[in-house]
Amino acid sequence: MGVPEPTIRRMPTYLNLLKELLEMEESNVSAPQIARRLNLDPTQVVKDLSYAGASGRPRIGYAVGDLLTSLKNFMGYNRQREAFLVGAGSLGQALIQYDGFVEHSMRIVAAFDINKEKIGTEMNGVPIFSMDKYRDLADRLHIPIGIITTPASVAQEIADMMVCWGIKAIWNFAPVALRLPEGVILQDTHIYANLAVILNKLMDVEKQTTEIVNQQ
Amino acid sequence: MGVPEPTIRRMPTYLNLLKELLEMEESNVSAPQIARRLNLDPTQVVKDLSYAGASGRPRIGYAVGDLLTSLKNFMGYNRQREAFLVGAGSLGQALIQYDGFVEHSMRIVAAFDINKEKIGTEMNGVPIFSMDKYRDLADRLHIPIGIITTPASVAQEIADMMVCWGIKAIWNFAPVALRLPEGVILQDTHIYANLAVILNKLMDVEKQTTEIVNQQ
DNA sequence: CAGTGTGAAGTTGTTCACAGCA
DNA sequence: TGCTGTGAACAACTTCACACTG
Repeated sequence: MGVPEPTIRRMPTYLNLLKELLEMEESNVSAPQIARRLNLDPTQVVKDLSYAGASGRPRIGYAVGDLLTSLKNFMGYNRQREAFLVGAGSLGQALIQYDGFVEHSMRIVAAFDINKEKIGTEMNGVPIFSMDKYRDLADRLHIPIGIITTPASVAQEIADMMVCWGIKAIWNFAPVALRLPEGVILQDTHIYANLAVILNKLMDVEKQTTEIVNQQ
Repeated sequence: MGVPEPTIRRMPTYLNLLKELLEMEESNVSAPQIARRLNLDPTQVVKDLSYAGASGRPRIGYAVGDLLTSLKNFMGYNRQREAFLVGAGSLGQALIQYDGFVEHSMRIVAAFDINKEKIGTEMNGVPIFSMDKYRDLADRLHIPIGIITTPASVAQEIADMMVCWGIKAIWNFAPVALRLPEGVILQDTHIYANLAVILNKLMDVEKQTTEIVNQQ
């Protein structure tokens, strides 16, 4: 018990690959094959799959179909979760357009914004409401996931509201550290963190090349 | 030497907080204060700041202005990097609109797409070109960063092109594992990975609550 | 053999403990 | 006493080594 978070993070990439293999009507796949395709360590793959309760046959590998259902099952993809999104700016709209969420077991059922021009419209089948409607819908629908794509300045306020109306998990894209009561799940997706890693690696290689130049 | 990647990932949040403190004209800040604001461990903060070459005074903390310049310096924020973006769909547009990148030392100078309606237009000051223009501009501008926000099906092809025309680092948002020659920096931002963590945690709490119910 | 499966070793990052300081 | 700064203990994750299987 106690699956490592990195294992969980790799699951969607396994699922994507397996769907592809299923379409190509491959019947079996081995961990080393998966590893090569995804740039992972082969035993890492074996461990991940066994966490998910999959089992394969030596010399042959895993049956693609069985493996796919094992992983879907493990990830709870048989039951779809619903989400509210607050902040229908450019990032919010991008997420609303993302059809892949449905395949990955989440559906955005409503969006909220303060922009009067957007309120009352629909995007990709998702209605956009004014913030006042939030309470109303929250009371009725018991949506478990709240997605925050507002400016940083109002993110905490929105998070407090979400908590107040019973959200179980918050997926936060605003670049702030939200303060939440214990028990509420928080997942931050801070785009700048990824950018920072790139910039840092770029600096590293530049430093190395200048060192080589200096040595000569 | 050898700064942990998680430290690098936390840097932008420190920078954001410090900018805020500077605006509020706070002169000093201590690691425990920062830790409380950002939900981090205090000694973690001390270690991170010392990696960045900052130094503070016992009982008082760090001078906000000095700390900010130390971190900016450490992250190479004195020199801005330029980027190409390929795939001006909804996510691509969202990134083009993100003004925060400039503050975090990256500027998108051009976007590319195959949609004829978008080609020739501008978004947020960023011109959108047809793919044929890529080589032309790449040859002239020596842009170090390539951002991929295309559908998964064409991401590898675009990545190959980018490598061919001399990109140093690729920031990939498409849900595929790109295959790149050694030496090219790759940073994946896979949104589904974050979603997977949320769904998994949601399942956990649900399992726990049903267990409690069953015990009664 | 070329795979699965698993315990042990190694690596990386976090948290603790405490010395030094004002 | 409340902070910085750092070495040591700890925890988490990955990689290695190897027994096992068809």
